[in-house]
Amino acid sequence: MTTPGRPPTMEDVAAEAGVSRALVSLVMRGSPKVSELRRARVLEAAERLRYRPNAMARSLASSRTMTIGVLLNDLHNPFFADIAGGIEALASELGYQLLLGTGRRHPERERTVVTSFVDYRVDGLILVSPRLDEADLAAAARSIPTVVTGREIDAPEIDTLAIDEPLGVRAVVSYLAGLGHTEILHVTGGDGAGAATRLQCFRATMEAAGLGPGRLIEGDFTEEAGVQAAQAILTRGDLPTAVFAANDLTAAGMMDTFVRAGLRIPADISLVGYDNIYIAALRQLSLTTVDQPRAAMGRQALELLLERIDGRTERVRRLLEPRLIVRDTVGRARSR
Amino acid sequence: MTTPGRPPTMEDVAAEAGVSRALVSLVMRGSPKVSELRRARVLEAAERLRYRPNAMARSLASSRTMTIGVLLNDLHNPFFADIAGGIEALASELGYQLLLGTGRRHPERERTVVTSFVDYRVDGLILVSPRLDEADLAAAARSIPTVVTGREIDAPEIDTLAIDEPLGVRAVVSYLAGLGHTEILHVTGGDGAGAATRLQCFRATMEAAGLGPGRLIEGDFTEEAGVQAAQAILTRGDLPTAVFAANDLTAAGMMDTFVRAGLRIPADISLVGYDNIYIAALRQLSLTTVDQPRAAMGRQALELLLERIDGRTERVRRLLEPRLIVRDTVGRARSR
DNA sequence: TTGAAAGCGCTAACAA
DNA sequence: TTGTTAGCGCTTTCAA
Repeated sequence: MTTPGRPPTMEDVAAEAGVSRALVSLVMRGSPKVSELRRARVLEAAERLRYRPNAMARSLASSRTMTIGVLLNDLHNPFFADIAGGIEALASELGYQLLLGTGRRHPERERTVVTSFVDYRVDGLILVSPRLDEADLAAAARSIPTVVTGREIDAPEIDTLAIDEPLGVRAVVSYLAGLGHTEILHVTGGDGAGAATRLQCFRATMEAAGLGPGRLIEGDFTEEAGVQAAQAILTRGDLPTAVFAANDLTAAGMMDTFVRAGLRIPADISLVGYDNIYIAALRQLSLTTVDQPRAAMGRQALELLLERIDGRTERVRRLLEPRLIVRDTVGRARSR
Repeated sequence: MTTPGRPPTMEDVAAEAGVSRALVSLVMRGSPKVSELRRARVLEAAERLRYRPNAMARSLASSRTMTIGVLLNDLHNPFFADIAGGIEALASELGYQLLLGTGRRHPERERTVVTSFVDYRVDGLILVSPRLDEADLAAAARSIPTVVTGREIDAPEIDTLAIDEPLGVRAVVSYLAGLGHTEILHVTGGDGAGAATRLQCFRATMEAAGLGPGRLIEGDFTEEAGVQAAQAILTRGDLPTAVFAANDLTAAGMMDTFVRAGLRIPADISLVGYDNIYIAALRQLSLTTVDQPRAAMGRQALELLLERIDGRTERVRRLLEPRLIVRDTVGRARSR
């Protein structure tokens, strides 16, 4: 008999249908080796009792959770939200659940989040631009299939999915150089691993183009960082001809600040962002930037992960191609 | 003995520490009634084996999952991402996990997501602007504590948290009316429940202000809807003096389209958004809009939910105050 | 303060 | 095709 108040169990359904619990289990999992008669009877009983299988119990018994842990920096940044959206879209198609956590760029906090994912025995881990060190990442990956995006990792048990950073940065610098820019300033993304790569590429490309090391201002991928960087530039009074911001958010903050200060873009200063989040396309910003296929990144990260879950052991490192999106914030270098 | 490959269980720790499994359980849950000697011994053993409790097993045995199911429309919309961010911040503070799903505005899809949350026996449900009908919502709420945001629900087992819609809309309309606007067009949010309320308030306020029913164009809360609405207005050639868009995204799309068509804002047409997402503050848009405290909404939704989980049974319906944020997209009505 | 034992609701051999 | 029987790893009485 079913006790009202307590949700019905498989046992209740079995009793109601007059069959064994195991048979109900088979039916619930859509096994083909159940007679139509019984299947119908079980389904009816389940319907009658409004039975729903308990995913926890199922997971415990089968040691599969159909759940993926996703670690993001923060949800407010549309860049990460878009990646999460891409993951979510495919996950829901395939019946996977998403356990979501944010690291807020603190390695310790990330460790906590990953640990709790591990506690939940998620089937896999997608770590988006994690700040954790390689040792921690490798440790996690040894117990659970793991894909890292936005950063390259050496550990053989970790798949990585990243943008071809040199390609994107080179596109920016050579585009700027082609328009006569020689004094190019880069506002960095700070201490994040992705930022480091971008910075390094910037330096290398500048040198290769014979433009010297380039000027730098430290940032942290936020709009606020852009505001501060722009203020610093204005205060210093020594304007570069072009600015390459670590991302669109930062570029937006800079543009805002420059415009408030009376500068015209691109007449007085050229500006390039990175990411191509949707605000970049707004006419009011019309920001020249580098497109990163974010939803595709999310989707492919999950694809790689599922391959791992299915048993692949060779490491995969996928590189996605960024594209320069030319809009209206870059002009010819002003003459000095 | 611990089998390498399999993660250690409580049993392994008990053996390693020379105590019973139940005692290990007590220690892991921080029970005070364990002698310091044993506690230390257990903790050491756990450390040695790198033991981590299995959350699934714990949930199954205790029938608490420490997990909250969060249903959003979609992650790409920063409005929802911000709410999710607010929820996540508090959840992580309190040791709760977030199971995340998106409904993409399809009731059937929402039902699927909610069902899978129920399958996981999450401790609570936060449904952000759900499209599901009240019967489905009430059904879910009967088995799991539920908070709905962005929409008012009658069911007594559901707490709701919403913006004081009439207040926000009234602020917009009376502000516009005060500047001499009489032909005000509203671009709606379509079939969403939130949109319906906003629309209804718009109509009521317009009538109350003696401005007639107001003109309407149907939208769906997207930027694209704004583009299309603006194009429709331009094609028709009959410009209202002011447009009140259902949200900032839509307003951004409209502004973009108007500007591309050579209109000046607010000289030729005034524009008001809703939400105050961060793009509204950018100088290049500087959109007059209505601020909705999104992160606070997320946070409070979780607070209400936790009260329910702790046993509160009286219904709570909280109303948050929106604020008109005056920027630069509204001017005096142009003379005809 | 500690331990023994009975579940939590399900899956997964294996037998029938 | 169906049922039986062990678990999955933990919590929770209840005794000791």
